Amino acid sequence: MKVDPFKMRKETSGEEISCATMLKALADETRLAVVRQLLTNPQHVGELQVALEIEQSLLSHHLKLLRDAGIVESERDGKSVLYRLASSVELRRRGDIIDLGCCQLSFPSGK
Amino acid sequence: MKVDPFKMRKETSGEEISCATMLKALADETRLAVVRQLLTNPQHVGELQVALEIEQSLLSHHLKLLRDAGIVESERDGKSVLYRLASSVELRRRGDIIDLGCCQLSFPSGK
DNA sequence: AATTCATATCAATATCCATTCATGAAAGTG
DNA sequence: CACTTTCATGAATGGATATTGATATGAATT
Repeated sequence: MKVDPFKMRKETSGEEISCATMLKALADETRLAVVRQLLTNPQHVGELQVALEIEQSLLSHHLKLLRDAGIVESERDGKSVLYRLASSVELRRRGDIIDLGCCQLSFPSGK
Repeated sequence: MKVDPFKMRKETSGEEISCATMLKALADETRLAVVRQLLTNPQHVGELQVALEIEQSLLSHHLKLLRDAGIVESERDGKSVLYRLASSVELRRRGDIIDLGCCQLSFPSGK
């Protein structure tokens, strides 16, 4: 699985993202579940789909929303696409706590 | 301004509030502004209205949402109603950082 | 280049949420 | 009590967001 940084899609470049926007992106059970998954390790869309048990199309929409909010990044990996926490988020991460700049989120279990 | 704790409205009692629910409550510029105001000190609805410059009715709706999410509490104070951060939130507070249990929010300025 | 696999996007619908307006309720005032 | 002040609530609206099914794209495989 080779990674070409120039192929990394970062929807963050340029636009300013408000705290409310990021919170809106996270304020959804499905998207929180995605972030919880990616907190463990980067995963392909297919893996996320199996874990979350939702329609492929729906997952894709949620992933785009998370990308646009600058919370996750994606990268093509052969036929698949690999998703991970955005580097800016990953950089400030401390264990199960992710730092969005405006706020930190911890993930006790499933609440 | 006397405070009778037994008259304190806590919409939190009983119901479980998920992280997504609390984040949804905060994922709005208006409601973030309310929380920022209450971070300074408890305030009456009228004061909040002046600060936020929005319709009384609209503010009331947002306040109810924040109450239901267990983020703020209200208490009648004569003709007015005084709002403050929920005690559970206030207890865990550290400066400009509020702790919702599932997550902490800091408020740099206006982002 | 045709086919298959994995994902994204489009179009349509359904559901939710913010806002406004009109009204109601609680407390103080004359 | 009638009236005012202060806030809450309900219904109605439009706009945003979620969900689905169908189709498009891009990469690998044959």
